Amino acid sequence: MIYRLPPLNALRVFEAAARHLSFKEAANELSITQAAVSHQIKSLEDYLGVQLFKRAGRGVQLTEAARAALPRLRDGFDALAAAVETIHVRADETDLEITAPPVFTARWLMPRLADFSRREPKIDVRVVSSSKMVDAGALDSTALMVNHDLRSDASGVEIHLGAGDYPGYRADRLFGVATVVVASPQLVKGTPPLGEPADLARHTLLHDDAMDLVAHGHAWPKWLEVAGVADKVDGTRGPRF
DNA sequence: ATCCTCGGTGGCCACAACGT
DNA sequence: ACGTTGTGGCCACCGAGGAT
Repeated sequence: MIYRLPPLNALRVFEAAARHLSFKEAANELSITQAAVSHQIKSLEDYLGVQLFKRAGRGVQLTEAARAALPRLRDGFDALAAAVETIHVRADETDLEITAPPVFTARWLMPRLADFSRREPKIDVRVVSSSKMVDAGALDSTALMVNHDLRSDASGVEIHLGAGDYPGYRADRLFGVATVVVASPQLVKGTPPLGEPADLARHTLLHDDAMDLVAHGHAWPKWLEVAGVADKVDGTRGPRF
């Protein structure tokens, strides 16, 4: 939309002069000279082709045209002021950057973001996918942990696979992770069928570093211990990823 | 009636921003 | 570099109103 408007400064001067009913007072308010006010009003009247003030001796009076236009002009300036204030507030708003593993982002975070944005519309959320892991210090639980970086000015939350305390961070447990064995012995030609947990002794064990971290160390030995075959199967052998 | 003060007007100029 | 345009200051002037 194209707005056909006179110079906004002339409108601003007109509003001040109309409010004070004095060019001099308007000039004082706007920190310009009275002559400048007179020029602005004159240029506005020339632009509009309408007289805005009745010059009657000392002082000025609004014409009917000016009196009719003034309320809507003030509404317009109020709207402009509100819009500028909105820009300032918007600039002061805090962005929130969430760093999280891709799987966590897709399955847990994204379904909840829409609701969060509805409740906190002023917070601009940015999601950064990251697969980096956090080395656990004192491991005390199997969990996904939220780390609030308390050591920087960044408004950010990092979500990592990990457990325990991290110096300089605050960590909150979101939920635990269940470890499930996935085996496909038929894919390896010549290997016997997999029937009992102890049969894993004749198969290659694949290690996922992420799962090992979640499991407080190596996931396979823990699973084999729960299955009661830790003494029959070496859970540390096999390639790592 | 005269003088003074106040406030608006108009001409002129300087300056900055912008387009050519 | 030059011209145009917008903005605003300076200054002289004018008219109205109040004081004497």
